[in-house]
Formats: sequence, C-alpha cells, structure tokens
Amino acid sequence: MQPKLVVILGPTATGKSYCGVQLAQRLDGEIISGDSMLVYKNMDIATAKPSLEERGGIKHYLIDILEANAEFNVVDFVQQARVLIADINKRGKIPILVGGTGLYIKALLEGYDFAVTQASKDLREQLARLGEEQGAAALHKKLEELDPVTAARLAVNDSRRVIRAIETALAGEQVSQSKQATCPYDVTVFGLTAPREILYPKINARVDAMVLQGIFEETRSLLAAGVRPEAQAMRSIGYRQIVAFYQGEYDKATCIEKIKQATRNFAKRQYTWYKKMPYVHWFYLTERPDYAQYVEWMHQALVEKYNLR
RNA sequence: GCCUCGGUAGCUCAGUUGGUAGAGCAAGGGACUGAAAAUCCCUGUGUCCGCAGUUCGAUUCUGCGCUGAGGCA
Repeated sequence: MQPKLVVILGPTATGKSYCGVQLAQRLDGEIISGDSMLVYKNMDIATAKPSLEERGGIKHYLIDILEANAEFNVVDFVQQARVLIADINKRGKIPILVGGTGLYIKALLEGYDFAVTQASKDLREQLARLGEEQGAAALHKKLEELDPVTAARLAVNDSRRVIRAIETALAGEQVSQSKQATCPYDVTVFGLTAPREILYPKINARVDAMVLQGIFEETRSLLAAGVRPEAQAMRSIGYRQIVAFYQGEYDKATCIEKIKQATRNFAKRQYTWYKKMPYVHWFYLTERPDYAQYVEWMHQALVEKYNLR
C-alpha cells in the first residue's frame, strides 16, 4: 500500500496555510511546508510564515530549519519531504503538504530524476564572474562546447541554467529532463486559486498588513544580524525590495508598491506552473471565501478516498 | 484677458522634412529537472485632444475650440 499524501497548493495569499491547519485538525494530520522560503529562521513576516497560533497545535515540518545565510534547493526539499511523508504515514497520521513552490511540489509528485552532480558554489561563482566579464553569450558558448544538446534548449541569457548545465557537463553528466514513471504516493491534490480581480487586491492588502507587522524592521534586524544582502533568502520578494530601499534606490512608498507588484508577478508565474498539473482539484475563491466549506469538502473527499473512520 | 510650451499605447515620453507611429516601464502569455519568492523567453491598432481648412493624402501645416503647466497683467 502506498503512503498517503494530501497536498494543498495554490498561488500566494489564497489561504493555504489556514486550510492546511483546519484539515490537519480534522484528519489528525501533520503539515509539511512546500515553500522554498519558509525554511529560513527569522524570516517570518515577508514570507507570510504561519505563526505559532496559526499553526493551531499542528506539527509543521520544513519551517525554520536553516539560518538565513544558508542555502537550500529542490533536491534537499524532495529528500527531506520523502523521509517525512514516510515517517508520518508510519505513525498512522496523514501528511499534508502545504505550499506554493511549483518546482518543489512538481518534483516531489512527479518524481523528477535529478542529475547527481552536486551544486558547487565556487564553480558557480567563478562562472558567474565569467558571465559578467565576458557576457552571457560567452557562457552559453562554453556550454555549447561541452554539451551542445542542452545548450540548444537553453536561452542564451538564461545564465542561471547555463551555469548549472556547465557544472553538470564538467562532471560528465547532463542536466536531466526525465522523471520516474509514477507517483509513489496515494496522493490527493487540492488547489486554492482565484481570478486576478480577486487575488490581486488580496495580495495588495496583505503587503500593507506586512508593513504594519514590521517587514522593514524585520529586514533591518536580519541585516544587522549579519545576513548578507546577496543571500538566497534575501533575494526573495519583500526583503529584496527593502534592501534596495535601505540602499536608497527609492522611497518607502515606491518600495511598498514594488513589493506588491513583485508579488503579483510571482502569482502569475505560479498560475503557469499549476496549469500544467491536471491532477489538482481546484477551489475557486470568491470575494469572501468560505474556508470552512472548502475544508469540509476536502475532508469529505479524503474520508471517502482513504476510507477513514 | 494676453503670451509661451504641452495634449501620441495603462504611465512617462520619442517621432513622422505631410504617405495613419515607437521606446522604456506597466500589463498579459510562456518556459522551468540541484539558486525557483530565483532565472529566462515572447507579445505594442493607439479616434496621434476635437472640429474645420489647405492637400491626391493631415497625427504632422493653418484657423478656431477644449484642456494642462508656466509666465505677464
């Protein structure tokens, strides 16, 4: 029998965390975060990390597991999530994966078959420098010599991917595009989404709320604590714009606008990921979403599917 | 009231020596297999303020009007 797995995904600001907790309370479940930014400690406000109260006594995993200067990636996520899913099932509980990071969730559910070549920070920095000095085209050309096939499918300017491809090629491997045949879980995927007319105002309001909660102060104290502005986590939405604000790039009002805009753009990219996941059972939020009802429906579906009680 | 300079894509503006127009930003779409809240790719028809005149042809010139900014009274 395959391990059970419930997933709640969706674009940012749709209420995933809340539904996850409600559902976990009903099902005796435990939550695994599927969010690339919640892993970092002390980055709470801008990441909309659920507070202790909001977690409602439910055990949450993959939150606050790393210092803000640390690095984390899909493979780390998939490895740890697999262990957690197995463990939670073994204890007779139901794991609920809650999150919005498209790549992480897709990689886990669809069994992405990553190349074994490990990320090398030094090499990446060296290549990035080369790219800055000689241009993205030079990097791409280098890849072309090492692995023309991968070079052909990558955009010349997509230096991120070009660098990873070079890194992989130098190790005698190729960036993978394959996946394992089937999902190893007895999985149910729920999605919370909303049309832009509903989601965008929610996003804007949430950013305003974050300002009141103190994202500016949070960012300043992270920097004061020695978190590097170039750290992966500091490049994420909110922190990135606030760092620019402290560096004098624009005024506070502009900064807040930029955060809203970046969040809206992010939601747009999230939609793109989910469009390619035909297995999601969607809930479309209305102006005043009835979360209790959504949770009720999710609960019912799961009771039937897994024959609970 | 008079003078000057403006009124062109959602915004800021460029431009057309008269042959109906283009950048940046915004926005939308897409990609994504060890940074993914990252990174990258694609997409520009709009009464060129209105009306009239000149002209084969006006967004471009002329006149009048509307409107914004500044200046003089």
